[in-house]
Amino acid sequence: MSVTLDDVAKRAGVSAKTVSRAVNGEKGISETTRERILSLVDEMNYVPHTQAQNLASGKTHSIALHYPLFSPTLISEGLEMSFVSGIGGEAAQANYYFTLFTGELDQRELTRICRASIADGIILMQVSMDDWRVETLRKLHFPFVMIGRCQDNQGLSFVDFDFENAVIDAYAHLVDLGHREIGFLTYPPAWQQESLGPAIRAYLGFQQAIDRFRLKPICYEANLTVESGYARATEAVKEHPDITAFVVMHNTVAVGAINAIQSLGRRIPDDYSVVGVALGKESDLILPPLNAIHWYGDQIGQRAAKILINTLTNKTAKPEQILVHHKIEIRGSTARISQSH
Amino acid sequence: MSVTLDDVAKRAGVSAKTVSRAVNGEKGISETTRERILSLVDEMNYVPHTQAQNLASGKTHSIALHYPLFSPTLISEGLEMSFVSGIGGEAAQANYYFTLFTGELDQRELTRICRASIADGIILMQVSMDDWRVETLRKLHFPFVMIGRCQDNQGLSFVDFDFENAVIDAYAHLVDLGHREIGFLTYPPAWQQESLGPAIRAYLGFQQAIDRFRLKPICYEANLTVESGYARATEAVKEHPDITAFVVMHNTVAVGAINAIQSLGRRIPDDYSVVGVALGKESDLILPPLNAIHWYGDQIGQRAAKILINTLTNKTAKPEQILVHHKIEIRGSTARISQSH
DNA sequence: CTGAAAGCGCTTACAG
DNA sequence: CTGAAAGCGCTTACAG
Repeated sequence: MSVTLDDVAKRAGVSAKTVSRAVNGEKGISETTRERILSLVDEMNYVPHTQAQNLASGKTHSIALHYPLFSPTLISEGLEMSFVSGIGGEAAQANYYFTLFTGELDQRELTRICRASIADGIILMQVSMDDWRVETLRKLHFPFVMIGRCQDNQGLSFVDFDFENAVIDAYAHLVDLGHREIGFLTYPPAWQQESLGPAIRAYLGFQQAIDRFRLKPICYEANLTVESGYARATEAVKEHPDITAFVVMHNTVAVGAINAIQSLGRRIPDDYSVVGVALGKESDLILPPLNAIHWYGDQIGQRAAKILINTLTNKTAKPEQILVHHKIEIRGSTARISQSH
Repeated sequence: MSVTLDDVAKRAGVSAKTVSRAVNGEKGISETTRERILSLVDEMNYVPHTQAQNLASGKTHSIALHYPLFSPTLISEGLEMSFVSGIGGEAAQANYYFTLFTGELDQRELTRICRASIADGIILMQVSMDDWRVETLRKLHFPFVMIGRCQDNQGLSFVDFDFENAVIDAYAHLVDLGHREIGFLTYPPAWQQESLGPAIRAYLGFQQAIDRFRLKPICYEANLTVESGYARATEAVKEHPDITAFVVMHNTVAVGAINAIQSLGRRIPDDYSVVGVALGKESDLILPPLNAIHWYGDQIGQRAAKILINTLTNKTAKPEQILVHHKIEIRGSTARISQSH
């Protein structure tokens, strides 16, 4: 039903291989033949059958992303499209297809994906410190790149946000302004239990900041909802009446905290300073606009895809490990403590 | 390098076809043979080669989504992951792969996708009233489902939000509360120019509401940024000092409007009532929480995928056209006009 | 219930 | 610069 390579070859009076050469831009064919064939290809509306190409060549020209979205204990919100679109854009530019797996996989299914020639390589998201997927892919010698990283990253490629230092920077900013009693609103307890990288590293950053600046450790784990942020912030203020600032790890939690502060009849930044860390694009919606350290999912996704595709193309490519730069953006949600207290 | 069907067949001492039957759960094979083969499959770690299956059977068992994200005139924000995850989840459940195209395609590329056997069907997003993709797919007899719809939808399947009636309902709610001078903050001018469904239908709803309730038409087109929403709302209040309420079509614009109102030292809902329409999940971040009509991208995506897969599986399936239900959720951002004026 | 043959539409590896 | 052969790993359509 569709036009095939052979159809074109017959019409052109050449062999299939010659048409193949013309279509794929291979060397070893005269310019005149190529042009003649290509115009015929155009005329006949020939499109190579991807599956057949893949089967014959043993490559899929496709990368996969595993972004487990339906794991309620791990992530309830904050699914960021920006990572997906960053990867998709980069894949398209490199002429790779992009297959998305959003379910929670088990080892069997992941193995199946690798063995079934669905993709040449895979990008992992929601990486935990000791992620079983990493071991599985390693054993299968299946190329992959992590967005995030685990405990032992030797020989692995990743792109990650530097949660640890971002948290420290947020604290430094507040300490500079004279704050000493700072509430830390971090990721859900479930994330810590599952050893998800962001939770572990954010907490490490918190501990370092406490040590370095000799602060009282005030830490609350919030689920990623406005309600939970509201509840935890309210608790924090009750249990530590001298708190003057918050460092918050998620946009919905930040909104809950803001809401809580305003419900108490207090103001930002006059009464409380607030700094967000690792906020995505949707944090634009937050009022008042927060001083925050953002991450840019599209850029992270793009780099991850680039590294993966490079690995696939270039056999001698070495592992790349990238911690993206971050810096705090100032928008007026923090104030010098002397102004208000 | 990988274990193949033939490898299993040899070990089992049967034909390839018999293994195929066992693996695919086909009829016409004795239970004992099947079990023997399946345990061998397990032992040998055999995984069928998807590409080969596809080539031989002429099906890809894969659906595609075209969600053009990089078209700056059409959409600058509001890329919703929820649609993607809804489709992805449904696809996975039906054992379909899910390939994502996020670039802007032209006719040539879309044709290529259909002809190249990358997917069995496609879901379109960002549908305009007169979308060239629809014509192209129709001609190719390539199965597709729209999220959104165009002018003439005869014989086509779609899942869409009822923008028109949602806007009317938002107006009705405000009129019920006594508001007569209502500002409409709608999608960017570019959307109107491109005939994007949401822009066209939202405007139709606005016009109907104006007619039905005999209101003064006050309409501003805002780009999908907080800044633009701020600017348009400020303008609206200046040019129509008697405005008491806003109907807003996008979350970032709503945030801009809220910001503008608060900057003027006015309050919601005491001084201004605000209603959002077609807000996605991320509107959780908006403070104060808005009375709004939401759409649920995951459900919409899920239904679209279900319809498409049904079309692929069931040749006699008829086109399905679904307008999702909507209702306004009350959260305190509107008030009776007599209270304040 | 089982199998041998042909073929899906390409590419690889080789020969000329 | 060009081509004939074999094969990628399955399934379809048929025969028994």
